[in-house]
Amino acid sequence: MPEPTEPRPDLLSVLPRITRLSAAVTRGRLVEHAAEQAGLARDRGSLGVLTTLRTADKPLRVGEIAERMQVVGPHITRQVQALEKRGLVRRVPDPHDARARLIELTDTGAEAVNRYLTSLLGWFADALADWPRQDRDDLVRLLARFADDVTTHLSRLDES
Amino acid sequence: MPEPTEPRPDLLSVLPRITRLSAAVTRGRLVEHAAEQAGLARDRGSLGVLTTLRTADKPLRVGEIAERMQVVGPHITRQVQALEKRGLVRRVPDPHDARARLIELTDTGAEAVNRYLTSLLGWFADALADWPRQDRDDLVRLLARFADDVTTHLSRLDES
DNA sequence: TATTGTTATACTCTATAACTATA
DNA sequence: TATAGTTATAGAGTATAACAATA
Repeated sequence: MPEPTEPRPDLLSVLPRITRLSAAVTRGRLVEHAAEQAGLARDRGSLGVLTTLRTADKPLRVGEIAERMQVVGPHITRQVQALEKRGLVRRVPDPHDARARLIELTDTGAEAVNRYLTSLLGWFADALADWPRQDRDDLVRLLARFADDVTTHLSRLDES
Repeated sequence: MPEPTEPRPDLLSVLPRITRLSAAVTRGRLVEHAAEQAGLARDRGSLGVLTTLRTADKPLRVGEIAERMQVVGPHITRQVQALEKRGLVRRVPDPHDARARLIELTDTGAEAVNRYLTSLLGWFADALADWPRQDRDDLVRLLARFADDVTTHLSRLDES
């Protein structure tokens, strides 16, 4: 009879914190507040598209946005249509492929997403304001590497 | 005329990684895979309730589960009903308050959630297997503190 | 014949409102 | 009168399937 399996206690203690953090950030007041500051609607989908375009720092195709956000194409199609109506993005022909369109931020869109991200990231910087500089740098560095490694590891899982 | 605001570049570079990580973990194959290993349905809600009960390590009231998961009461009511039908949790009277019920894992439920979490956390441990021990410890420590600080900071935002 | 994107539709997750029972 | 939980309903978020245009 096999010993009953127990999850690792150190990682187990992190889990509820991450859950709570993730829920608080995605569903809570924080994003709502930052979106208000920027004069943007506070739905996650459109904010995700705008943020993706801003961090890419260049026009992206619908499929590229979908891939970066890890969602399916039709979701992006609708978000882009709504954003275009609001004058925040523009669709231009892709010179290399007539099937595709490149999505780019308008000036209005770029300004709004800058206000949004400045408010959001500023808030996180505030939360870390009392930390020793070394710890802050370590967290940012390790978190980035962690995300990259997990993503890589995941694509291997998807292949099998 | 004010200088246009620019978000902090170091935090900005972390953002798409976190988004991708979060999406891959919550919607991707990972949770699905771990749930399969444990013989559990792969819906996020019920897995969240089971995980919350396991990490609390004691019976919780519906309201307590909702608070820890940062969702509203009715959501938990339905999850608990479904889990009870599947024999994974049990509702017992709260000796201190006849309005409330305490939700606790059955033996079957406890075993299943242990298998689930062992698989899930084991997978993360694998992704970190090549890291220097110091970096791993730092990440777990800093991440836990970060989550706590952000949560605290957030409740202040909710008051204003 | 494969790929990019769109339209139409359906499902999952979560919230709000109205209600019951107990404090 | 306030609180714990439930029932019923509605909305946001995301996926799947079928299709059009171009490669």
